[in-house]
Parts: sequence; C-alpha cells; structure tokens
Amino acid sequence: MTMNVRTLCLGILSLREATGYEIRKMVEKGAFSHFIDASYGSIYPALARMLKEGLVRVRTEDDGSGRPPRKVYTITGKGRAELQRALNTDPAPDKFKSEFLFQMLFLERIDPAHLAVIYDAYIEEQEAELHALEEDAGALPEHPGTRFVQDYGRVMLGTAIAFLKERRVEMLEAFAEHGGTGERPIGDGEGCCSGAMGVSGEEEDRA
Amino acid sequence: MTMNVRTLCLGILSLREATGYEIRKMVEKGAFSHFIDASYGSIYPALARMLKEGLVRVRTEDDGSGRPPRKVYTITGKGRAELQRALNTDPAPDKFKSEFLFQMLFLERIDPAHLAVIYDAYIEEQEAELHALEEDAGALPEHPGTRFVQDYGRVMLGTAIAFLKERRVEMLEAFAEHGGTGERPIGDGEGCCSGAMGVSGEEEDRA
DNA sequence: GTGTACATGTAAAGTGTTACATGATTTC
DNA sequence: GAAATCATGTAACACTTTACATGTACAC
Repeated sequence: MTMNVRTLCLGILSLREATGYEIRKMVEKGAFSHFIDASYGSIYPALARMLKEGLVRVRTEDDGSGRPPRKVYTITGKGRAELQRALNTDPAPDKFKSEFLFQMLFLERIDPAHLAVIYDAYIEEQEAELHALEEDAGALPEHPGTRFVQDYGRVMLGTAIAFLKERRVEMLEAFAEHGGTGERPIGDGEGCCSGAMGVSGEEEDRA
Repeated sequence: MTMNVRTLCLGILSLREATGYEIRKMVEKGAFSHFIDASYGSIYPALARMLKEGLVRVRTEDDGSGRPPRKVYTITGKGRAELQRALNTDPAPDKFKSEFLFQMLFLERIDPAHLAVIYDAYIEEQEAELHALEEDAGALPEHPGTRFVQDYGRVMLGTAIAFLKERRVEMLEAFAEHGGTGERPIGDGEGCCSGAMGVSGEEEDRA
C-alpha cells in the first residue's frame, strides 16, 4: 500500500488535526513509534505537497511571539478518500532491520566486554519502549485498532525482553572468559578486539 | 554501526566466499532474511567498490556456457579488519516498518471482506517465514550466533502468530457484520468501503 | 513452448535522513 | 548560563528500489 510519509500524515490527520511538529512527536515516541517512522525532513515537504493537491487544509496560528507560527493541518474530503484508497490495498511485507541481531550473528568478533554493554543496552532499550507503550495506553482513547496495535507491541516487546534475559548468561559467558580459547568456529579471523590490529598493508592474505 | 549493504556483504563473506547472486539469495530467504535486506542494485555496486578498496578479492569462474561468468568474492585481511571495526561500534536502534499494523490502526476504514483477506494473508506470511526459518535451522552449521538469531526469530514469529490467531475473531467480527452500525469512534469518515465513493469535487468539507 | 533459476550489471527514480538556518521561551 | 522544547523549513547527501538489458539451461 506504499505506506510513505504521505499516507502516514493522512492517517494521523484523520484522527485529529495537527501540525508537522506534532506529527513528528507522535511517531517519535508514543504508541505508534515502534512500527512507524518519519523525520521533519520528510513530514514538512509531504504536508506542503498535499496542501497543493488539496488533500489537506491549513490554518495558521500566530501567537505573536516571534517564533514560527503554528500551521495546523486538517484533512479534506479528498484526503480522506485518498487515505481510504491506500488503506484498501494489500500491505507490503513488514520490514525489520536490526543491527543488534546482525552483530549477534558475528558475536565472536566483538570484544567480550563491549558485547556485554551492547547486550544490556539493547535490553534496556526494549524495556524503555515497552514502558513508553504502557504509559501511552492509558492516555489514548479506547478504540479497537489502537488497542490491537498496542497489545501487539506489548506482547512482542515482552517476549523479546524475556528471551534476551533468559539467554543473557549463556550468550555472554561463552565468550567472556576466553577471548578466543579453543575453537573460533567462524572463518579464521585475526584476534577479536582493538579495531586497529591487523590493518598492516593492502593485500596480506593467505588462501 | 551503519549496517549498510557493505557491512552485510563483509559479514557474509567472513563466513564463506560467495557471489553477488548468492548473497542476495541468502538475505532474500533463509535464516537472516527477517532482519536484513538488500537487492542486486545495492549488492553489486557495493562489491565493486569494496574490490577497488581492497576489502575483497574476486575470482572469475567461466564455465564456458555463454552465461555471465560467476564472480566469486573472498574477503581480505583488510576487509576482516573493516568488519571488526564495524562490529565493535554501538548498534543503531532497530527499525521496524509494518504496513499491516498501520492498516490495523485504521481498520474501520477498510472494507470488512478485504480486511479478513489481509489479516489471513498476514498470518500465512508469518507462518511461511517461520517454516523457512525452521527448515534453515537444520541446514546451517552449529554456531552460537546463528543459533541465537534463529531462536530469536522463532520465538518472535511464534508469538506473533499466536497473538494474531487469538485476536482474529474479535478483530474481524467487530466490523464484519455491520459496516458502520452504531458509533464509528474515529473521525467522522464517509462510509468505509468502495474506493470511489465520496470523491465528488475538490473542496467539499464541513468544519 | 513457458516459466524459472542462474548470473551480471546499469541508470533513473524515489524516498528518506542529516545537517543547517532561525529564534523565542522555559526549565535546570 | 546551558540545555531542552517549541516550531518551521531547505538543501545536500545517502541509500535503495525498480526497471531495464542480456542470455543460457533445465524442468514441466
């Protein structure tokens, strides 16, 4: 369904009128932040373009304080129709990118001490997101779609946190004591820590 | 840690030598596909650039069949050092984008029949991914990082599928019978089905 | 014979992020 | 006095996807 920033803005504006700044804040934190993202650099141009196309209207609120006046956007009938259309197409498959998991895949190449830091930081991050979600849960109006999405987030985050905690010792212990004792199963890497170790020349390989 | 296609290729090449085509196949399906993505249009240029920079080497295998010869890439010492460096930086936060969840958020604007199709298709998609992961699990060599990531995927996918099945009736029933009977809690939309309904003029709004 | 897998690569188009520019007000 | 919040917007850059171009071999 091409869920671009455009559709995202329409969706939010279908719930209530908002400024670009507010839209950003809604997707930066809050209930939707875990499966949606957009920055100012994409939101403002999207709103401007949609204004030209008649999908939204603006009302400028100048509070005479010298700061940029708030530009409150409202969705139009045309905008609602466009949203409807987008919503009734098939969703594209989910996209999930995790540098953390990528790093875990190659954990024997990470400095054991640093690995522990990364691992714990990741758990904390997930916990923070879960707490944010739960705080938000009370604030938002009761509504089946919102509740579904929030519950989904809660369940998934809870599961991830439990998994990470359960595996923590096992994951970190395996490499904490011996930074390379016995076998190193993958490849034949040159040590595992200190970024600048084997960077001697240009073409020093065996095999 | 800027996990771009570059780092991804280095990571895979640190496990074994491969062609661009093979790298694509590994991230398209298989054990890593759920948290990694890259297409030919980014893989081939990345490999070419890394070759110039001395991070990888190539061996061209022409089987005299007229078809493009395989270009098998091998990681160099410099490449390993670069991978090590990347691996030892802090991971960027996960990015998860889900059009499906976005649609669920606005489910009252989706044609009930279509909603059911979307919902079930999504479940099937998750199940297919889980099966792919489990098939792959046997094929790959035993290795802590790989196992961790696979188990993580299994647990998360299993949880998602269970959640979706548990909520299915509740989600679809609420809107299947009455396409708008009683209150419609969000906004004040114009009906909910058939893409071309309220698209009369250009500027027909109240409020 | 039709489709899929193998296999490489380029160019254009699209989409989004980051950094910048500006500036008042409020909180620590 | 420093930092964060409010508030808008642009421009350069990065990255990726999509479509195209090319062609064999094998399975159904």
